[in-house]
Amino acid sequence: MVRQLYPLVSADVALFSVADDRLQVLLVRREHAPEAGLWALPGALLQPLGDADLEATARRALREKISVEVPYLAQLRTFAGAVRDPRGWSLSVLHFALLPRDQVSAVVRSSVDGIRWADADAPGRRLAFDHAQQIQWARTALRQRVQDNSLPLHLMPERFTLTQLQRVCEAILSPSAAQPVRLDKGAFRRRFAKSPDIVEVPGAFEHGAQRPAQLFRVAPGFRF
Amino acid sequence: MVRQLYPLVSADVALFSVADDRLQVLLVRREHAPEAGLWALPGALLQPLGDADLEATARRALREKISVEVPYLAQLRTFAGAVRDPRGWSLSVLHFALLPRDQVSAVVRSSVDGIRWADADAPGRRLAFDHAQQIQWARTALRQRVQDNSLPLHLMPERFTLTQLQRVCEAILSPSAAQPVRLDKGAFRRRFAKSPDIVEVPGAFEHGAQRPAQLFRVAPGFRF
DNA sequence: CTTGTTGTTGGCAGAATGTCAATATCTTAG
DNA sequence: CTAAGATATTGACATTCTGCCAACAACAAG
Repeated sequence: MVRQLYPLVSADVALFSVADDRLQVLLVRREHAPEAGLWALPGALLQPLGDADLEATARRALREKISVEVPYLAQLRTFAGAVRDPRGWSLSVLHFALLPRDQVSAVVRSSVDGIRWADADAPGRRLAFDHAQQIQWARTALRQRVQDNSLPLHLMPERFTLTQLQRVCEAILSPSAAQPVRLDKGAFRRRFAKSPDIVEVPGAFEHGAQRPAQLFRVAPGFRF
Repeated sequence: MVRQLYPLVSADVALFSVADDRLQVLLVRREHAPEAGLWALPGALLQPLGDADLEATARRALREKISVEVPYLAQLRTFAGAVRDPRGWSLSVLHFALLPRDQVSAVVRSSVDGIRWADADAPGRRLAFDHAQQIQWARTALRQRVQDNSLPLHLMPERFTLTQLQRVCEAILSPSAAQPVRLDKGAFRRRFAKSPDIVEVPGAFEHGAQRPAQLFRVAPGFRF
């Protein structure tokens, strides 16, 4: 068992987005053994000859599996051990990525088959490897980092209203779709009013069956 | 170059402690090539046949290099790439560990040679590989997590005064020894007064050239 | 024109925090 | 024995942050 001399190294990506006020994570169906047929996070084996670093591996995974380039990608944690992959000692560096709402449909459209968005808090039956645990970990990290106020901005389309932003934050903070967290309008607006990360688009409003809502966008120079 | 087919996998540990109100990190001198003679973080190559997971590898590194068992050890971030090690593609999982003050001397005593405590903000000349960057990363993470209030407790001896705890927090928050951060006594005590993580030891006082100070210890059931 | 719906703004109480000072109690110098 | 020095401990404000609630504004639909 020569492979045991070197661990299997891969990069997995938990790609999140928000649709219908629900936090969702992208899953792909495994085509090859092991765990063929099961749903899993998109990932790729490290190719030392081609990948400059692990972020390159993660981005390659997204390109190969779902043909998408994400604006936000960060390393989260490394899962490793002797028993998490039937092939032997394996090491997987979990990344998490955020996709703006308006780019979700593009991904879904390109999905012939074997790609689906799953509820981030109830991804489904049994997932491949320890990916259910990885999703849970990414989910928790995401919830903690909402406090930064800047992270949810990566999930917004180019223009958005404050209420839409609030819905996204609520979706992230909610422990499950059945127990939605409701934030206070006043407090929420107060926080973002002082934030230099967003600016209002003068004269642009979202219209509906109510008073028009001011549109905002991320401030120029915001770190994407 | 067969090694390029599999990356070199290792676990490094940034072991922190506080002595004389200075945050310090432990370095070991490399004995073998590459980078022989340079100071580096203690680390060990992954042994898939012996290590159950990466934390085991990290703990083994501490055992082998400095014969110490730490109460607090957490994974921090993975550094990987083609150029950080002259041997080729390498991957190193950085952990950070905290050692209580009263156990520092034990480590130092056992140090025949090739082990030293360095100022965490100025570890010295040139360190091996990208370890200077790793220390900087661990340093930043440490500073951010002081807010948790529980993390600095891992650096305290079994009994300590509130002032000693405050000094440790200040040492962690200070950007450098030349620019010490000073916290307010009142506010600091107020925060920890409400904390369930520490309890006072009845009748135990630290004596000095002043009014005796109440001694505290971590609360029973505190997650170590 | 009325109603319904959501955006927008403001007030207020309580909690948390920053700042500063006053007092307490020991050791040590003389 | 007394005074000086040093640090511990406590308390009093002002300021800010936060949760909670309500009032008002501006549109669409009927």
